[in-house]
Amino acid sequence: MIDLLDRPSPEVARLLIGALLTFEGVGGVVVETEAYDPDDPASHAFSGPTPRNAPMFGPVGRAYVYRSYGLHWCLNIVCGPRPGAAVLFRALEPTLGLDEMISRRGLGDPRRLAAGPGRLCQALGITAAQNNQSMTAPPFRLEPAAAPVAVVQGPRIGITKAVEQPWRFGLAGSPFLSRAFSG
DNA sequence: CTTTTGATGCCCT
DNA sequence: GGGCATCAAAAGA
Repeated sequence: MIDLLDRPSPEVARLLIGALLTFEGVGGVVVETEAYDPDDPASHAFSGPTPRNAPMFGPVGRAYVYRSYGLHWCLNIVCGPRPGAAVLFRALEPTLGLDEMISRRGLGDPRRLAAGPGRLCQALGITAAQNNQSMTAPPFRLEPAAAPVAVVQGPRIGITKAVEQPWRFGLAGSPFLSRAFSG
């Protein structure tokens, strides 16, 4: 697993599509990710280490959890091979712990349970308490896709810099994406 | 259906 | 003080 993560973030982001991600037994199949790179103006790591982004400069496989817009949590996994790279988990296809996710999110539509980074964290119960924790050991579970999957690619969402980098990846045709891919 | 708006915390310059 | 790697609800068409 670690060797799979110890690569440039766009490569890791692509490889994580179709993987299984759970926290305390709740989660599902990764259907949407985004890559962030140290040389990437859209990345929190672009201006070097700070108290907030410190996990991004630590060991590969740790979680980087940050608060978004004052309300939501967003979950990244730190990857390599250079410090300051990470992949943002943007959407899951819910498969394990459905009841838990439904009660946390307050709705039943499985397509909206974990479609979006903030929703995903709410469904799994991810908060700042998980920041800098290892995602390759319990209570996390992260297993690569058993078989190759069809991956689509496009521009990242919600950013204003480096918009042209096509570093958003998705499971082709998945109904559980936060937004459809154009191409 | 699409677009707009308000909620809201905190990091960083 | 500016600016967000967002989301749900409201308003428009």
